[in-house]
Amino acid sequence: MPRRNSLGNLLQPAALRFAALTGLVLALGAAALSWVSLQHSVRLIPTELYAIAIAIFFAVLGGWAGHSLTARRPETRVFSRNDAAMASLGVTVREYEVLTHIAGGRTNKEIARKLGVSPNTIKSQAASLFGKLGAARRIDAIRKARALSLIP
Amino acid sequence: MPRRNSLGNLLQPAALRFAALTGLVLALGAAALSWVSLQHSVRLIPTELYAIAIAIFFAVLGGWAGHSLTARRPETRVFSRNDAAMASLGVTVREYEVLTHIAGGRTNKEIARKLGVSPNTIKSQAASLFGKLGAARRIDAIRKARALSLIP
DNA sequence: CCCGTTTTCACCCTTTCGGGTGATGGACGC
DNA sequence: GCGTCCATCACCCGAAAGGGTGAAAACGGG
Repeated sequence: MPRRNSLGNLLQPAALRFAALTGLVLALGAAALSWVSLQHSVRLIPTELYAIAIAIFFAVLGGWAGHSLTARRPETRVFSRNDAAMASLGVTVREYEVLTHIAGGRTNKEIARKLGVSPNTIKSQAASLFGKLGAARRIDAIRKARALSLIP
Repeated sequence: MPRRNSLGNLLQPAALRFAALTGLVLALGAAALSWVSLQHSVRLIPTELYAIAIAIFFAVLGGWAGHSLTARRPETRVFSRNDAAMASLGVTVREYEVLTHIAGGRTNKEIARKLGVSPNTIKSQAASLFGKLGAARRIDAIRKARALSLIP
């Protein structure tokens, strides 16, 4: 899975666009300031140049930071399990384990082998799970569990 | 699907607002600085504190801008069917119809009644669909179809 | 009109699923 | 200790699903 680091973020189109825009705006602002200074016969003193340089630098830095912290790539979408719904339904840990395997498309026999128990056990736990979810078939169980954010 | 390019981003309301606000703030800040410098020949605040204040202000401003420009709103998640994958797999229209009903959690008998055909027909079409998807069970078919963006 | 594809349906069979009931052992709290 | 919950397993039975084969219509393009 390709993870993006800071350097990668810096080179992203959005970051480049932002940097270009910031630079353009600040250049325009500086030009406006120069124009104003010339109109009023006032010299730009070094302190102002200093302040402008600091402003530009930290504006760019802040912009990059805001982008890096906020930009969310689609593939890094994390799923947060709805433990509250699980608790209110009374779904046990073992039943949830069975649920994940059911959602994974495995048969009861496969789940039984994977968990090292009898297929009859899986059947019992699946039946109990279906009752708690109000599902008649395993596809219903998957759909309802997804609707409740029990599984991705 | 509306694709965003660089120009489109630059012309977005958020970007325009940011550009205008940045320019305005910079101009005002510069004006205030000039005014203060001219009014008091004596510096009221130490230069370092002054620079730090500017740095903080513009860092925050830049951070807000970066956030605004790149934050992904909980956007309208529209599903676009992958017709190319459907065509390459040779999935027929009828098979796709059966697929949607399978994904809807319906049994073959229910699908048959809904489509007004024999359950045997649904079985045949489902079997053909499974072959094309490389799925052994209907849950596998749903998973692979979702992976191929054939269904939401 | 002919040929290929699609759609439709039937019959066989095995596997999987789901419902129901009952039973045992362990953990936990009162 | 006792009741409760959980996990485990077994059996029976019917329904659903899936695999395989075959074949009759319908449909569309060359």
